[in-house]
Amino acid sequence: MKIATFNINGIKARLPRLKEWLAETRPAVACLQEIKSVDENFPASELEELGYHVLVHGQKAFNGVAILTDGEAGYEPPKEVQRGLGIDGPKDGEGEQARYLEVDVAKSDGAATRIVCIYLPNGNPHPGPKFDYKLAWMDRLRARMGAIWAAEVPAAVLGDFNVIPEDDDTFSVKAMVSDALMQPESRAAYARLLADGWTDALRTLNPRGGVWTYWDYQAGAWQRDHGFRIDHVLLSPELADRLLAVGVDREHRGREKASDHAPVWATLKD
DNA sequence: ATGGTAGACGCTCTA
Repeated sequence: MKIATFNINGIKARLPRLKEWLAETRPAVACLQEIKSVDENFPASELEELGYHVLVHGQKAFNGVAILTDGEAGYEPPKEVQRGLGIDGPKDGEGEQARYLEVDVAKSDGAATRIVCIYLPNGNPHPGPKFDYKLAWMDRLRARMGAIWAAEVPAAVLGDFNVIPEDDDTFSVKAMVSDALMQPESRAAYARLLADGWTDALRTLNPRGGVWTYWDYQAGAWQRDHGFRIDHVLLSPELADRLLAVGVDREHRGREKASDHAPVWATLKD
């Protein structure tokens, strides 16, 4: 089973690239972030034409996540377990942002895999209320992941974590040192998830670092390969034991009208 | 000295 995460930075602007990627790489499960669309405007039928089932958790203009499952390969529609972590955004009265969607995925005759799609708050500027919100969100995430762990279901948490875990996960420590993505508190919160027992799939198979998943649109970052690793796939012990391969679909970042993120995938033994 | 680009939205915010 191939599972993948892709921050598409706007479904409206990215639909052609997304369809292309799905057709070319055919993940069984695709977690999307930054759809920047309300549920009603998400072009589900366009993806259903490709054989995918679609579950959307969106909001107006910003954020928003979605999970796709490959119906053509025999997977059932994502079965919703939970949407949202029950935490309000950083501005008074705005309510919760659409950043968390948890489902069960299975074939009709098979066991379920718990899939969690996250778009973790960016947290810039640091310090400030947005950074506080990021850390609070990470606390909530850890608590929820603890509950999933306790349920002993095979589980994967995939998405844009907005955390650069180690110094060799960025082209330049100096350029990023004051950024919320690599503050010690952000890293410590991410490290706690790993200390809890979750496996960072990409890091495990590329322990020397130097693998990027994001390149800024600005300052020629892609052309200079000025990237960093912020999109992660975390696996429960059972899925970590079944891990066969991981990768970044880097080439898709270089296409016309590309997202600023590249897709990240992991294949698991069936 | 605080750039540079992109997306959604609506005259600005987020990343």
